[in-house]
Amino acid sequence: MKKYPNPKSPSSSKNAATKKKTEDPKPVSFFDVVYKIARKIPKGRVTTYGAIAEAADIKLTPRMVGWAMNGAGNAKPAVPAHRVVNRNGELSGRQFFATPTLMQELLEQEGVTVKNDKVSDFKTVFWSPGKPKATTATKTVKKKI
DNA sequence: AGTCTGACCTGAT
DNA sequence: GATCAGGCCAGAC
Repeated sequence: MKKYPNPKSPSSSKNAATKKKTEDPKPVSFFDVVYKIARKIPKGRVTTYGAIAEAADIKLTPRMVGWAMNGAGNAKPAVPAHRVVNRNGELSGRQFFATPTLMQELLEQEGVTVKNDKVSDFKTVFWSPGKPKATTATKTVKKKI
Protein backbone atom coordinates (compact mmCIF):
# COMPACT_ATOMS: atom_id res chain seq x y z
CA MET A 1 0.00 0.00 0.00
CA LYS A 2 3.02 2.18 -0.03
CA LYS A 3 3.80 1.84 -3.65
CA TYR A 4 0.61 3.65 -4.52
CA PRO A 5 1.21 7.33 -5.35
CA ASN A 6 -2.44 8.33 -5.25
CA PRO A 7 -4.39 6.45 -2.60
CA LYS A 8 -7.15 8.99 -2.88
CA SER A 9 -7.95 8.51 -6.54
CA PRO A 10 -8.28 4.85 -7.38
CA SER A 11 -8.75 5.10 -11.11
CA SER A 12 -5.97 7.59 -11.60
CA SER A 13 -8.40 10.27 -10.57
CA LYS A 14 -9.98 10.02 -13.97
CA ASN A 15 -13.22 9.06 -12.24
CA ALA A 16 -15.74 6.71 -13.85
CA ALA A 17 -16.20 9.17 -16.70
CA THR A 18 -13.16 7.56 -18.24
CA LYS A 19 -15.39 5.33 -20.29
CA LYS A 20 -17.86 8.08 -21.12
CA LYS A 21 -18.48 7.60 -24.85
CA THR A 22 -16.39 4.49 -25.16
CA GLU A 23 -19.35 2.40 -24.08
CA ASP A 24 -21.47 0.94 -26.84
CA PRO A 25 -21.26 -2.81 -27.47
CA LYS A 26 -20.67 -3.97 -23.92
CA PRO A 27 -21.27 -1.09 -21.58
CA VAL A 28 -21.82 -3.52 -18.77
CA SER A 29 -18.52 -3.20 -17.04
CA PHE A 30 -18.26 -4.98 -13.75
CA PHE A 31 -18.33 -1.50 -12.28
CA ASP A 32 -21.77 -0.77 -13.65
CA VAL A 33 -23.08 -4.08 -12.42
CA VAL A 34 -21.91 -3.41 -8.90
CA TYR A 35 -23.27 0.10 -9.00
CA LYS A 36 -26.61 -1.09 -10.19
CA ILE A 37 -26.94 -3.63 -7.44
CA ALA A 38 -25.66 -1.27 -4.77
CA ARG A 39 -28.20 1.31 -5.85
CA LYS A 40 -30.95 -1.24 -5.38
CA ILE A 41 -30.16 -1.54 -1.72
CA PRO A 42 -33.20 -0.27 0.16
CA LYS A 43 -32.80 2.40 2.78
CA GLY A 44 -32.08 1.19 6.26
CA ARG A 45 -30.65 -2.01 4.90
CA VAL A 46 -27.15 -3.25 4.21
CA THR A 47 -25.54 -5.97 2.14
CA THR A 48 -22.18 -7.61 1.78
CA TYR A 49 -19.61 -7.47 -0.99
CA GLY A 50 -19.82 -11.19 -1.49
CA ALA A 51 -23.59 -11.00 -1.96
CA ILE A 52 -23.17 -8.40 -4.68
CA ALA A 53 -20.52 -10.49 -6.33
CA GLU A 54 -22.92 -13.39 -6.38
CA ALA A 55 -25.78 -11.29 -7.64
CA ALA A 56 -23.65 -10.05 -10.51
CA ASP A 57 -24.26 -11.95 -13.71
CA ILE A 58 -20.57 -11.92 -14.40
CA LYS A 59 -17.99 -13.91 -12.49
CA LEU A 60 -16.62 -11.55 -9.97
CA THR A 61 -14.83 -11.71 -6.65
CA PRO A 62 -15.74 -9.74 -3.54
CA ARG A 63 -12.50 -7.85 -3.89
CA MET A 64 -13.54 -6.42 -7.20
CA VAL A 65 -16.76 -5.24 -5.63
CA GLY A 66 -14.89 -3.13 -3.14
CA TRP A 67 -12.58 -1.88 -5.82
CA ALA A 68 -15.49 -0.90 -7.98
CA MET A 69 -16.91 0.99 -5.04
CA ASN A 70 -13.98 3.31 -5.40
CA GLY A 71 -15.89 5.04 -8.14
CA ALA A 72 -19.10 5.04 -6.17
CA GLY A 73 -18.64 8.68 -5.27
CA ASN A 74 -17.85 9.48 -8.89
CA ALA A 75 -20.69 7.38 -10.21
CA LYS A 76 -23.96 9.05 -10.96
CA PRO A 77 -26.13 8.83 -9.15
CA ALA A 78 -23.81 8.30 -6.26
CA VAL A 79 -23.80 4.73 -5.03
CA PRO A 80 -24.70 4.24 -1.35
CA ALA A 81 -21.43 2.54 -0.54
CA HIS A 82 -22.15 3.11 3.11
CA ARG A 83 -24.83 0.43 2.84
CA VAL A 84 -22.24 -2.07 1.78
CA VAL A 85 -20.28 -3.78 4.51
CA ASN A 86 -18.17 -6.88 4.76
CA ARG A 87 -19.48 -10.28 5.75
CA ASN A 88 -18.72 -9.53 9.35
CA GLY A 89 -20.92 -6.46 9.28
CA GLU A 90 -17.98 -4.16 9.86
CA LEU A 91 -17.70 -0.80 8.18
CA SER A 92 -14.49 -1.74 6.48
CA GLY A 93 -14.75 0.98 3.87
CA ARG A 94 -15.52 3.72 6.34
CA GLN A 95 -12.00 5.10 5.99
CA PHE A 96 -12.52 5.50 2.27
CA PHE A 97 -15.35 7.93 2.79
CA ALA A 98 -14.99 11.67 3.07
CA THR A 99 -14.73 11.08 6.79
CA PRO A 100 -14.23 7.81 8.67
CA THR A 101 -17.39 8.53 10.61
CA LEU A 102 -19.47 9.51 7.62
CA MET A 103 -20.37 5.93 6.88
CA GLN A 104 -21.59 5.30 10.38
CA GLU A 105 -23.47 8.56 10.41
CA LEU A 106 -25.28 7.71 7.20
CA LEU A 107 -26.21 4.27 8.43
CA GLU A 108 -27.55 5.56 11.71
CA GLN A 109 -29.37 8.22 9.79
CA GLU A 110 -31.25 5.52 7.92
CA GLY A 111 -32.07 3.71 11.12
CA VAL A 112 -29.22 1.23 11.09
CA THR A 113 -27.64 0.84 14.49
CA VAL A 114 -23.87 0.88 14.37
CA LYS A 115 -21.78 -0.15 17.33
CA ASN A 116 -18.04 0.01 17.41
CA ASP A 117 -17.89 0.46 13.64
CA LYS A 118 -20.03 -2.62 13.26
CA VAL A 119 -23.65 -3.01 12.27
CA SER A 120 -25.84 -4.18 15.10
CA ASP A 121 -28.37 -6.84 14.13
CA PHE A 122 -26.47 -7.14 10.92
CA LYS A 123 -28.49 -10.17 9.92
CA THR A 124 -31.65 -8.22 10.58
CA VAL A 125 -30.77 -5.30 8.36
CA PHE A 126 -29.04 -7.53 5.87
CA TRP A 127 -30.55 -7.34 2.41
CA SER A 128 -30.08 -9.83 -0.38
CA PRO A 129 -29.39 -8.33 -3.83
CA GLY A 130 -31.74 -10.84 -5.41
CA LYS A 131 -29.73 -14.02 -5.61
CA PRO A 132 -31.66 -16.42 -3.38
CA LYS A 133 -29.05 -19.13 -3.66
CA ALA A 134 -26.26 -16.94 -2.42
CA THR A 135 -23.75 -19.26 -0.84
CA THR A 136 -22.31 -16.61 1.42
CA ALA A 137 -25.70 -15.26 2.36
CA THR A 138 -26.90 -18.75 3.06
CA LYS A 139 -24.32 -19.15 5.72
CA THR A 140 -24.84 -15.72 7.14
CA VAL A 141 -28.61 -15.91 7.18
CA LYS A 142 -28.82 -19.65 7.34
CA LYS A 143 -30.99 -19.37 10.41
CA LYS A 144 -33.18 -16.75 8.77
CA ILE A 145 -35.79 -19.19 7.56
C1' DA B 1 4.77 -7.52 -20.60
C1' DG B 2 5.23 -8.43 -15.92
C1' DT B 3 4.15 -7.29 -11.20
C1' DC B 4 1.31 -5.85 -7.39
C1' DT B 5 -2.31 -4.22 -5.17
C1' DG B 6 -7.04 -4.39 -3.54
C1' DA B 7 -13.41 -1.36 0.85
C1' DC B 8 -13.05 -9.56 0.48
C1' DC B 9 -14.22 -14.48 1.31
C1' DT B 10 -13.38 -19.33 2.41
C1' DG B 11 -10.93 -22.96 4.16
C1' DA B 12 -7.50 -24.94 6.94
C1' DT B 13 -4.23 -24.92 11.06
C1' DG C 1 -12.53 -19.91 18.87
C1' DA C 2 -8.95 -17.31 16.62
C1' DT C 3 -5.34 -16.78 13.36
C1' DC C 4 -2.79 -17.68 8.81
C1' DA C 5 -2.64 -18.36 4.14
C1' DG C 6 -4.48 -18.75 -0.42
C1' DG C 7 -7.48 -17.52 -4.11
C1' DC C 8 -10.11 -14.81 -7.19
C1' DC C 9 -10.61 -11.03 -11.26
C1' DA C 10 -9.51 -6.64 -12.85
C1' DG C 11 -6.92 -2.48 -13.20
C1' DA C 12 -2.67 0.60 -12.68
C1' DC C 13 2.53 1.37 -12.89
